[in-house]
Amino acid sequence: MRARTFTESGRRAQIVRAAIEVIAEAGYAKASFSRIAKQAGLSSTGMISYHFAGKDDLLAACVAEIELVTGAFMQPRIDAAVGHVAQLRAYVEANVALVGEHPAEVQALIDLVKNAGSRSDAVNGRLALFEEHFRTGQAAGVFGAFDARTAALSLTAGLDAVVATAAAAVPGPTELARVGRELADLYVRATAPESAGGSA
Amino acid sequence: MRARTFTESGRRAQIVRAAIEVIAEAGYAKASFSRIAKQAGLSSTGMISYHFAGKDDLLAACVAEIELVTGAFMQPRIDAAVGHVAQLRAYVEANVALVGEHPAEVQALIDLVKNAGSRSDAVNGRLALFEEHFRTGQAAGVFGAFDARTAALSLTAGLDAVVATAAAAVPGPTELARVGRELADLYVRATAPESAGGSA
Amino acid sequence: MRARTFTESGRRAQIVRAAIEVIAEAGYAKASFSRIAKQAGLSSTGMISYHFAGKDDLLAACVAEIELVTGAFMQPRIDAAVGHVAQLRAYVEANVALVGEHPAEVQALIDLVKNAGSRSDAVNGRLALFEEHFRTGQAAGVFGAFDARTAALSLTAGLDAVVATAAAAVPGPTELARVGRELADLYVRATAPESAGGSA
Amino acid sequence: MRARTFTESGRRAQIVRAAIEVIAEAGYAKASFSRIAKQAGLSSTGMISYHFAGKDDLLAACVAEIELVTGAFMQPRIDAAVGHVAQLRAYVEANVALVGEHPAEVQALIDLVKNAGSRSDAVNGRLALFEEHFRTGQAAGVFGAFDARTAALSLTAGLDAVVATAAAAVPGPTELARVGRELADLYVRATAPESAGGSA
DNA sequence: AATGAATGAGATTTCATTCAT
DNA sequence: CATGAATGAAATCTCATTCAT
Repeated sequence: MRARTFTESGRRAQIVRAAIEVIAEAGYAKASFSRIAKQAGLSSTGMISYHFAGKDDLLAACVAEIELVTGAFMQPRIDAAVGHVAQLRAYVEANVALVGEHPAEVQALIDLVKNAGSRSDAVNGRLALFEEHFRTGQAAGVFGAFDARTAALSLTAGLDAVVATAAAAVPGPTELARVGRELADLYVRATAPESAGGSA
Repeated sequence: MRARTFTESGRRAQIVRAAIEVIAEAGYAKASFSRIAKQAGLSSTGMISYHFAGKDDLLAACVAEIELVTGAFMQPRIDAAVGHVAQLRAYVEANVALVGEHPAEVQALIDLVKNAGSRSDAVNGRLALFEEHFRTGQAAGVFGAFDARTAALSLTAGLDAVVATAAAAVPGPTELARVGRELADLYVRATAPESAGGSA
Repeated sequence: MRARTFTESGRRAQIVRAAIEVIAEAGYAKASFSRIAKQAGLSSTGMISYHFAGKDDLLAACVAEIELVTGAFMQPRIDAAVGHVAQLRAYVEANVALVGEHPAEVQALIDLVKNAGSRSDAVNGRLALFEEHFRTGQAAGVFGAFDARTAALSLTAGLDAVVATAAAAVPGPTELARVGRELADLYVRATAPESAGGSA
Repeated sequence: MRARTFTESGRRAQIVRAAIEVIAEAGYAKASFSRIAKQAGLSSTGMISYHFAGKDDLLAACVAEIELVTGAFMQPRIDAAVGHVAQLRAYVEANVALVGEHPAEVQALIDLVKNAGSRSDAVNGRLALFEEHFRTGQAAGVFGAFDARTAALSLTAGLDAVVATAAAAVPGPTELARVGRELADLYVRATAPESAGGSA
């Protein structure tokens, strides 16, 4: 009769947190129920099966939880930017900066995304977001005439790679900011319209 | 009379081929000795252990075999290009075009690289190659002043993503060529020097 | 309400018992998880891995269990004897008599000890015990001037051999007692001081 | 048409030698055909199966070979002794001294004997030899009235243990001789007839 | 809600042996 | 004689999941 809270009883949240930690530390492949149960301080894996329909369910919950955390960090920064180009830059820089705040979540998410492949809503969602962003920017004339889908695919994957490398050995905030700026510059150049007096 | 090449001895090559097919179809995680043996028409997994020192050995042989095949396709195209920019374009276009010729090898290699992570020589080799290419191009004045390492990391990962997506559902040769050109354009723009009459 | 003892939890004890039986019947080399699981009436070997960290863990538990059982039989008999010589005799006779009570445990223990070699605490413990017993007895003048270490090594091994042979085809209690007495006599003579009016 | 030599073609001898080395170094349990073939410089285990009917056959050949070598060392020393007591002493001392000459053979033989158990002719042969020696000595009045079988069993096993320990870490010849003398003393005392002015 | 025991499948690896060449 | 490939069984161990309590 009682309403379920979001993570349903605290145990769910505890397990999700443990799973994220294990994935971040040991990688997706080693993230067995045994390891997660141990990390969560549970004496049996049965508890996990009790709370989650299966492994996919648990992993989906992990993705959702991570997106909640990372969204809270990134969204304000993106929203603060005005214009398509500035938003692209803000997204990239925020994502790189995120590594300094939540390295475990970032590393886990990227590992999850890598192994979930194209089945994941998270992947496809972000991909569609970028594609749409590029298209509307092109319509507004602030982006060049490139293929929006190919660019979205390539640039999000490149972003992930840079972020994953940074998360594996977190550099100081200054270096992190520099890398974010560099990458954003790269992407802004890649997507810029042909400059009026541009090189032939 | 002819000397034995690396993966020869018949069975070894057959097993490597089977492993590549399995990885391409079912993914790295599902590529167990059982599956590979079945794909190769072997009656037991013992045969695989007989020919390879262990799973790592087999996977290394797969990478070597794939690099042989892909190198034979890509290298001439890259060598034919003159100048740093043209070679970057040639590399990207050749890599995308490769999907039409060897989709299974491409898909398998990307999966292998993803799961081998930064331990792989193949990954690090290509990364170093790109980084060096960018640096010498910058010295020659044909690339901009971006961070070579970040760019190499991001662009190779982006290339992999585009290629993997194409390999998952191989499009026709025309479409493939178009995607290759688009991606190469993107990368050429991203790495171009500030144009004389550049954007404000 | 009662605290758990070492091998308790029901299944653990059952598996240990089954392992002891298998080792006694088929020998250490044939004591695979499969055989033990079958003997214990388990449907899979996974259950054994669930209860024990590995084969070494299971075997250690077997040794501990056997030492518990045999200690309960032998210790009172040894403690009842007064003096170094009488205690040596008591140890030997009790060990041989033990065969009549717990043939499987005795046979299993000896096989375990043989294959564990000098790594086993059980072996080294008994060896040190004998050696120390000989030394203090020599200081008290009730044993001769022999090398305590060599004697301990030789006599414990000899005892094991007699016990193992007896356990392989358990004789009646009378015969068993006779063998025990014979062996104790042998050892008492071997360790006796040079008799005053001894033979030349 | 040509008569077979003892070891039939040299290969047999080579394999037997390799097997003895492996058993001495790695132990009976680890002495697989693979390891033996590698030790012998053979490229395949098939060769072993070709020359020997099975594993038992190979092991039996090892025992025979070792007994040949050790017999050549021990037999003259035993034969040189006169009388039952002196021969017992000579056997023990020769066996311990043998460790200094052929440590690998000694260690391998003991491991073989341990694992062959009571099926082995070598074991039973030596046991019968000792038993018979004790009986005839008792008839001659130079040994006491102990149970010949129990004594034979115990003393041969004790001898093996001392020898095995010495073989595991071969001491210098002086120490080896001392241990041999000590052990022989122990056995001579154990088997001596009740002295005229016997124990108090 | 929670526990811990149980299951059955599947993983890699090693083994002794056989067979065609 | 010799090789190297092939086999099938068996080994230990881990996995996700289910179930009775």
